[in-house]
Amino acid sequence: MLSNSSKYAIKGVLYLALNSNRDHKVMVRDIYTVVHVPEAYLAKLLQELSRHGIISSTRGPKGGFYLSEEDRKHTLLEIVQVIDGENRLNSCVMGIRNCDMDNPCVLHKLVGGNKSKFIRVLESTKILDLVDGKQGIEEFFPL
Amino acid sequence: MLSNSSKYAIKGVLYLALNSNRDHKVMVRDIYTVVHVPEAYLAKLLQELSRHGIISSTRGPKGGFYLSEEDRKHTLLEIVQVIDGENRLNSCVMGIRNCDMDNPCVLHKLVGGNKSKFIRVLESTKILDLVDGKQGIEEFFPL
DNA sequence: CATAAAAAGGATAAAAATATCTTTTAATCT
DNA sequence: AGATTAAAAGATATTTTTATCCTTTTTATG
Ligand code: FES
Ligand code: FES
Repeated sequence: MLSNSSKYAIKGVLYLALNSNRDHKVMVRDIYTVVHVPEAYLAKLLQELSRHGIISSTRGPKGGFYLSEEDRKHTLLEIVQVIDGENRLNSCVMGIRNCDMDNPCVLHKLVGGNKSKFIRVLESTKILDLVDGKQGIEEFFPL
Repeated sequence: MLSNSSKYAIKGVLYLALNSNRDHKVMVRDIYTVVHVPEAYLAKLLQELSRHGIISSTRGPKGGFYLSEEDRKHTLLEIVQVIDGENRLNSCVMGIRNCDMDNPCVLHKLVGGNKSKFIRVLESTKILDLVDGKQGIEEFFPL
């Protein structure tokens, strides 16, 4: 449903939401030790998000990744769609041909409901909602 | 969440539920053309299910795969667990360490609910429930 | 008993996902 | 300007998942 890559990306963004802003950028090096995602791999994912304007980055000294106020308004779904592509979530749970959200199959009745809800959560949850009221990354979990 | 293999397996079993019984066994050859799963691959999956006692099979002429009355009482979850292993479904949605159903993380509140429900559906849906009232495989979908 | 049908099993191949390494580009700071 | 820093980009490697092929074993039937 969600690829590992998407999960990694969300973790990374979560870290950024809690530990960065325009005046305080962070390097991948700082992130990966906390969220336990392979450094180079996380870098790739964040670059991808940056390229799609979901997060921000600048190069060079004092550079790094960060979230602008605007960035924080992006939803989890946007992150997932950049990383996994549009199709992965939308396609039929059972991998049935000609069967999608608009044209649900019989099995859809069984399992599709949960999935639609799941997507709706991703769609309606902004990054800033995630960290609302949280002080630091520790409040989340051992990532 | 569900691997392709699991989906394939479910499709195959669904076919068996609708088209087989102790006195009418079917060959992989008959199944794969309908459910659109590669023949040899489907064979492997059904063999695996057979080995685990989820479905039945006999070799030789007039042999094939089939579902006994007992077989039909198995749940979708059992199929998935044979194919994907116990861990895939149970592990944390976000892939977070030390985080599972018993020890849910903060993100769990967000997305975990849907997943638990999904698992519960798989757990409570027996094969016979799936085909209850259905006449033939056509009623399901273009698999 | 011979034969053919069918699953079972083992080995291999291809593709996709995950991960790492290397080079290039841009920003900052002497 | 030159040195340094850090992301961006590109190339390569590894692992896992998916898929195929080929041989062996089992079993019903003529
Ligand atoms: S559209 Fe097929 S299961 Fe939902
Ligand atoms: S246990 Fe971590 S998200 Fe559910």
